[in-house]
Amino acid sequence: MKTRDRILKTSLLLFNEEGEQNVTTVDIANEMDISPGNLYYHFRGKESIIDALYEEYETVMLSLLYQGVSEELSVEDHWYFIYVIFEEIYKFRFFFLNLGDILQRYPELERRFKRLIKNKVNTIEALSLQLIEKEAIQVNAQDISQLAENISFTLLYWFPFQQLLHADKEPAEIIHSGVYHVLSLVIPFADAGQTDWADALSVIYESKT
Amino acid sequence: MKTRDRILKTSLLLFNEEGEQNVTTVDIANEMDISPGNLYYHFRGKESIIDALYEEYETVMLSLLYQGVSEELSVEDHWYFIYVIFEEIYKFRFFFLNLGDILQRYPELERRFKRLIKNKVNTIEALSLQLIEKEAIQVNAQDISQLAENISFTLLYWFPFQQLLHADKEPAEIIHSGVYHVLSLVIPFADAGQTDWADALSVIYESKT
DNA sequence: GTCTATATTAGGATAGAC
DNA sequence: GTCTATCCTAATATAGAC
Repeated sequence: MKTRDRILKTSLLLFNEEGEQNVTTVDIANEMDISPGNLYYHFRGKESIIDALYEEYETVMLSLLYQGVSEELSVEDHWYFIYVIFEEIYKFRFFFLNLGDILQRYPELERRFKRLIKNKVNTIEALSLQLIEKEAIQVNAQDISQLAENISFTLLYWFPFQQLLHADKEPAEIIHSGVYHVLSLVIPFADAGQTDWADALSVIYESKT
Repeated sequence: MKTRDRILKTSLLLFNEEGEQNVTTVDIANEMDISPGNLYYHFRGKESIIDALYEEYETVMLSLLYQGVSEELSVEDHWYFIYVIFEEIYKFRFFFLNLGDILQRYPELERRFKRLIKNKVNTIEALSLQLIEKEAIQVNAQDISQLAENISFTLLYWFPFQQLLHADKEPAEIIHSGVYHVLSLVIPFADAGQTDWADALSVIYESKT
């Protein structure tokens, strides 16, 4: 494994574990048993490392979002989609655990992060339209953008919230409860005629909690 | 106005405006046209200022929460209560805009902040029970704690989220949409027999948006 | 590519005069 | 109570040898 990649891997590990602002370039170098000078040979500095990590995150997330709208998804697939999104966010959770701080310190990253969120909102709107076509839910045009925003809200802050209130919970359990929470946002719009799937899923998810 | 109070007032202003981590003790002193030395005569340091501000916030919030459970509230009063909570959070929004960062840097504050959130969750549970007694909503014991947690989730992260996505919005509009969002969390539990109040409020709130 | 040694800076904090 | 001057520390970043 190339040193450059080891730096990225170690940085991600430490950022997620200790919080980005508690990890210095020297910490990263120490953890890898290389000198700080060596680290600066590979990256211009900490910001440059964070940029590269964000690049990774954005690439994977964009491809996930693209898959979401391009393929024809079943109702169950929609929930699986939310599940996968949560998992990806978890891998790069340091961004989300200190979002306000990080975006304020790296304005270029803020621009890209906001754009990606808007992309998420749009994708979720498109997926909701799919559910409407399948007559699984009933939402007017006005509510649909609000629903998409609320789901994005949950995706953004679910991990920070759970870390704050339930620091002991297992990651899998947190992700699970996150999906369930998203589900609870959609259920009120479940078509009166066929709430079966919503009920069924609700039972499944509650049982695991 | 005493210098000590001016320091607190100026700090709160700058923290809310620029973000706590972007404001140094020297910035605060400059803004007030006093020397940094003078500031350190009144406070042991920045942490000490933040402690005092949190003390203010906690005192007001605890008294609000206490009022909520001690008085007999009408259904409309419940929404007004959420409104007032949001307004208080807005006054001290710097805590919430950088929550992860601030709590990590000041562990003593983290302890107290978590305790206050749990207090909030409990109060909201108690208020929900009031609504059940009034037969305005129907919730089983299992769901009620989850509902309370979801409302707390919204209270915590609504301002950061709105700042991220809609930096241009007026404070009043953000608070308003926050109350509406909380409303949308409760409506699914509205008693089938009497959804009038929910519908009515929903119309009122949507109209203002 | 990697090291050691060192420079730079910013923020937090204190001492002592007035 | 308030000021000026100064110190301390941690984190970032660079220079130059190997």
